[in-house]
Amino acid sequence: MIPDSCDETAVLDRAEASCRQRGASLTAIRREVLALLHRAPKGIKAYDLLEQIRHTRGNASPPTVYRALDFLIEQGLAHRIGRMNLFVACRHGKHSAPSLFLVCPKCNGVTELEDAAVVSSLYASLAATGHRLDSPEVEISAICPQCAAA
Amino acid sequence: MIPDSCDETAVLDRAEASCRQRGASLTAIRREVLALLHRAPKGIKAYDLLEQIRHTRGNASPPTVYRALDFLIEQGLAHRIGRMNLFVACRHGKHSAPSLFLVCPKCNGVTELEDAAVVSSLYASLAATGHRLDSPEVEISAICPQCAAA
DNA sequence: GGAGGAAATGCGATGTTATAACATGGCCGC
DNA sequence: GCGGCCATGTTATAACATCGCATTTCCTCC
Repeated sequence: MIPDSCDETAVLDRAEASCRQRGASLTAIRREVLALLHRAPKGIKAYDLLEQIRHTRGNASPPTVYRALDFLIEQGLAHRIGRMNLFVACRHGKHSAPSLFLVCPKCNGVTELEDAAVVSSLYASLAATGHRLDSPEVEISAICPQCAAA
Repeated sequence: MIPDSCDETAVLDRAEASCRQRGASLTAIRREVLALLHRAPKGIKAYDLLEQIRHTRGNASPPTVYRALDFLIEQGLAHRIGRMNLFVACRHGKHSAPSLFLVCPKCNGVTELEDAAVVSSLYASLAATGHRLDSPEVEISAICPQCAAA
């Protein structure tokens, strides 16, 4: 589980560039939080994140983490998984369409996928009732292959 | 929004019967909570529910409500909406297939629908990644027609 | 009817997640 | 320098959910 630091740096640098493009800045704190998210193999809880970030910033408090998370989500660099209060880094460079998040309730694993067929039938169904998709994130509770095997 | 008490009683009685069938019992507290859920036009929060139930049971505490909710959800009589910490009564007599929950983030309105096309394409997508749908509840954040108009 | 046991409830405390409110610090253009 | 702006620090608290244990209720078997 030791990250390839070269890859990580590259990812963070790309994130920084994309923020800058939008007039936002990926500050040190935000970058650290994003790095922690990327290192986590699964969804991670805000307070676990807090604990981890205290290793480098002893004075971090809940708002420190939540503000960084809000920023990252706003910038499309991270996602919030509502049901389980989990946060994950976005593994996609860019979202052309809404994503489906398969959240495993056993292990907190999050799989992000874009499936045009599902999304288009979803749109049709929504349109039929006059609704409009609000968030590009659709969350689905599904047992992952590993947990299903166990 | 004043409920038709005759309908309400009928709904509750049916719920009670279906519990009994499964060897569970819809006690007074659970019945009251279910009634409150049915009266609510939208998703309702646990602590709002608590406040309401204190009108008739002054001594109710958080566990009172959460226990009743857990029971109702277990029995398929209610659903939890994860993102917003909302609870809603299930308006369907019986679920033959997973339901989609359209949750409006503006007004907390919850629309429950069963759409075979979406569900089947969803299943196909899940199968492709080796996942298995865990919960019969798929939650989607979507602006409702009323809020979209406003 | 009474003993035993399972399920439900009462009750207080606690754990967990998230935000409010206000102060401070640093940067930049003027 | 000073005024505005964004980010951060700091303290407190709001909002959501569960634990643990005592007590009651209700059922069932004798």
